Amino acid sequence: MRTVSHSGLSRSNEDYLKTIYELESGDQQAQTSAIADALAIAPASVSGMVKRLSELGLVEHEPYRGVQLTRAGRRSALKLVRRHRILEVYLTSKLGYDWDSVHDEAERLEHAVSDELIERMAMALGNPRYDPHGAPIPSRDGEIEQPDLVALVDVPLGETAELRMVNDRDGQRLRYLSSLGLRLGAVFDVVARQPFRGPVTIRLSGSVPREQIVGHELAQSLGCSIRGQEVG
Amino acid sequence: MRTVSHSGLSRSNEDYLKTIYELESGDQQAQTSAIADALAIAPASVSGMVKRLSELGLVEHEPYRGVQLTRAGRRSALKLVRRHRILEVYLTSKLGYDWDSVHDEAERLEHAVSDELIERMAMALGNPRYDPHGAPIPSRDGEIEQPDLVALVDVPLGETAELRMVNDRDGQRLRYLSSLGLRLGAVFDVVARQPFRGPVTIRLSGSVPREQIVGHELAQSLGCSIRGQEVG
DNA sequence: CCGCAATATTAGGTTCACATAACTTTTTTG
DNA sequence: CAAAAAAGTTATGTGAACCTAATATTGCGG
Repeated sequence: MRTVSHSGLSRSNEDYLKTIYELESGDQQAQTSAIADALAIAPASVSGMVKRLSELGLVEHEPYRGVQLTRAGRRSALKLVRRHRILEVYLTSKLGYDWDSVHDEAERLEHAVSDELIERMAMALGNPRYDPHGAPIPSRDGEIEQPDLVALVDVPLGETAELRMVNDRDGQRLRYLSSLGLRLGAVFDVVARQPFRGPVTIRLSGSVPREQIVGHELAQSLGCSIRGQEVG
Repeated sequence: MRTVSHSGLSRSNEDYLKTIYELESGDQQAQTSAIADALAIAPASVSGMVKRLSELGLVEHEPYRGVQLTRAGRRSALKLVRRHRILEVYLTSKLGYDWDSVHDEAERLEHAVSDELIERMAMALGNPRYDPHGAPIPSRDGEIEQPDLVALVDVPLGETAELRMVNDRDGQRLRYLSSLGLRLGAVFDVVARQPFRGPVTIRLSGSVPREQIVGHELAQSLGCSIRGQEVG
């Protein structure tokens, strides 16, 4: 008996599906080399695995073109995303993890937990809708909210905005954000924007408003809602 | 990067070590076929793996003789046992699992959780000393209490005893025990014992004392302390 | 104490998931 | 638009961990 989880897929299979899902959320198609980068493996290995996933009916692959999840593939990926995000919420709210350390733990556990455990955790948490980084949690039946957010880098000068979502991959980046006072729900005005991919200056509201400078790249990865505009 | 956990050992390695540890607790040496049975794999596969574990310095193997854990091997095994048992306590006390369903979940999670998570769970539980089946939990530094218990089948006629420990492997057996009212801490008198590996009859104390008949084999797997005698 | 049953090991084979090297296709660009 | 660069694929190989079949060792009963 080979090591397979709940879904009947190997850990590796699951990791590929989740990675492809996440890449599709950005571009239209997931590229071989992007998958390879994300999983830190050689592109040739991806070609091989993609062929297997394709034979399992989980992805569609037009050689030299790109990979797309099928309906079944997306379902599996979303199950894994649900596991990951529920775990993140559980570990932070019940076991004292910080938002910058929780990702790695969840990444390993997501392959080992049963559906039952995830649902028990979700229950104990009151069925949360967002993870500690603001990402929406897919429902049991594979629905996921498409957050309608604007990257900080695209918030117009002078607008007031709220930080709603950050990428959970990089713990150091998250620790840095905390040190700037940029937590989820932080409200701020955009007071300056340098051209040529320069930094954005914001003024955080609070009892003592303070200004912070955020580099372009970082500002690209911060999902914000603009005050006054309602968000779906 | 191959799939390895915290310890630097593969999941398979860990499973072997834990199995050998558990077999050694009974006999002196763990036999190849006993390991194979416990892990539901072919004896030939065990021979191969044992050689690898031996090269890693985790077991000592005299061909055709048997396997014994080295100090390092025992340390790894006890770490895994600690993980397993802390998980069992956590899942039962914090997430509503029953003692008959918790083993399988813990069995998968024990390979995925980090040391940190286990210690956080232990902390949240107040550093429990026993798992939900009464088995002692090894300490962080690999000490484990040797419970000084008597199998129900060996409790003398007329004695009053308390159920202190049951094997956690078989969920059905545990459900059956529950249905008899035999939970941990249950106190009873031995009122009859049939010879030739026959059943034991006990009278459970409680507001309404009731008699139960327990088969020989089952009675062998129940660890009891006899009332009046103190237990180490 | 010999031979057979039980137990264990070795030999050789499979699958999974990776790797490297060599080759092909696509895209970019001077 | 041709050549170089980038991206992707195929071929081939590795190691882990399993398998079956064949062989070796041990230990027990007659």
